[in-house]
Amino acid sequence: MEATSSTPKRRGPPRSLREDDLLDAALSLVDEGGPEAASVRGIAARVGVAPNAVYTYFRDRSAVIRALVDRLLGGVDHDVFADRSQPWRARVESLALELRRQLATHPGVVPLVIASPLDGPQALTLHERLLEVFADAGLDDVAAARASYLLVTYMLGSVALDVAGALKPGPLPPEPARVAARHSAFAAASADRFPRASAAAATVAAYVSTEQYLWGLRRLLDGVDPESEDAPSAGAEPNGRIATGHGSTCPRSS
Amino acid sequence: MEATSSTPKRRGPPRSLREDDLLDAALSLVDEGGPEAASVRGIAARVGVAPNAVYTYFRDRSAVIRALVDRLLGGVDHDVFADRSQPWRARVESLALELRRQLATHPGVVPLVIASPLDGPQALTLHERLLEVFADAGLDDVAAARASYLLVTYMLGSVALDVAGALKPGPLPPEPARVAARHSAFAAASADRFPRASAAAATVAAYVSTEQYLWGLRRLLDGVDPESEDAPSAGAEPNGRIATGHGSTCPRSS
DNA sequence: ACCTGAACACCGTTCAAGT
DNA sequence: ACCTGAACACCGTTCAAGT
Repeated sequence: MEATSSTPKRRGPPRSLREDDLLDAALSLVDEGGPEAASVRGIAARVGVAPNAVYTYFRDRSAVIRALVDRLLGGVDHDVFADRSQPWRARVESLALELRRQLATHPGVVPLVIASPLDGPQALTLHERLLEVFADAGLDDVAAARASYLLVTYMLGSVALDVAGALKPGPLPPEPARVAARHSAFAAASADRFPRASAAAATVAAYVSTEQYLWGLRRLLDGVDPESEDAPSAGAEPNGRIATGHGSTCPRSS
Repeated sequence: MEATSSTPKRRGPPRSLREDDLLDAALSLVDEGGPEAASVRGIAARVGVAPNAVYTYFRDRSAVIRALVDRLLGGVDHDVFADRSQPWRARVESLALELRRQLATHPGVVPLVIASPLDGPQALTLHERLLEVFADAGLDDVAAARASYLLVTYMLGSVALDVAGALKPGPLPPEPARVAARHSAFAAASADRFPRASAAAATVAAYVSTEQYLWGLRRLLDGVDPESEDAPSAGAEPNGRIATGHGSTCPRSS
């Protein structure tokens, strides 16, 4: 939770008041009307200036979108994620849940995030910390880079698919409702032509999707974890050491 | 490879000639100018009709996009993917590579795919077969549904992130060029503020991204594989047959 | 069924001008 | 530096009308 949603928690270069006003307007427009709604003219109107006044602060519309996306990424809570005294898996899960929570609060932004270069300061800060976590987990540079890329792919892909389809309206209905909607959409599509898909829709509907999200995350971390097995782990002091790449890799099944 | 790119390989209900003309026009516009370029007016102009003639075939622009996306999904080659005599991992990898190839051929469509409900006949056909593969691998219904969702998330998330950012132009540069571009974009961003991220950009640049894609896929399948260990498998006949597929599961690292 | 002209309420962006 | 009016070339969509 943040104090005010318009001031997420920044550490980067100071952004002009006016600039933040424009981004606030853009975000509220996206929240109300989806990704397309953040038009230059709409933003200007909401702030009370002429459309072309926006170009004093941003080169073009895409620059507005990029700034909006990066500012939103600044809203994820690093408390657990950045705490190097915590076990690395807990840190990763914390990031995953925090990022998902933040994006689910603004579903209209998700398509913008996934189409963005993710090279803003906030995105780089997240990436940096994620690499740190995997280094602390004992992965070498290459393994950490790959694991990090894999994780980002998973987190953003999940949220994007979650949000896809029923994206039109405003806030985003509660999770059970979303699951039910998704279920009926798939189940409706001829159970005899697609028997497995229909059945899968039914079974998936039985699981709230946050649980599915964590399940996938854990399967993925199992594949990346250098410790692998159930082994009580023992050592695993952060940063410094082991790194030998992940010895025995075999995972446990579902 | 398909004979003509405009007739991917359909089995669904017959689509009118005119309808396919419109989708051909939409696809070529997207290929040339990105996702936004498939405008109703642009499509109509390319086909040589008045803008509102499009509404004879599609309810609105989003229906055009959905049809375009689903038709494109029909272009993935099922030869290995659907061959139940093949080991299941090979079938999954075949799908993953085929889907990626198909989407990389039309990068502008990727954002449209990821924002789509994926409930068209071609999407459901893919989903259906994917569930079949996991059933053949010995997963029960719930596990197969989850694994399938996880896989779709990974495939689409990967391609989306791959394409994100440098999306503006036409075809999509060759892979080494893309990797290099991505590298310099990240490395440029202050190596002292983001040391790990910069270093990771350098290391990731050393790997072509198809390899990274397969690496992630295998880590993920490791997490899902019911066989897990080295155990030679034995029983576990699913649906039809053996299904024990591929036997030893332990991956090679990096 | 299929297409059209005309109109409506929108877009992003640029340019010359003002303070 | 910051904002404006006016204009340009676009959008999606609807309506009434034609064949």
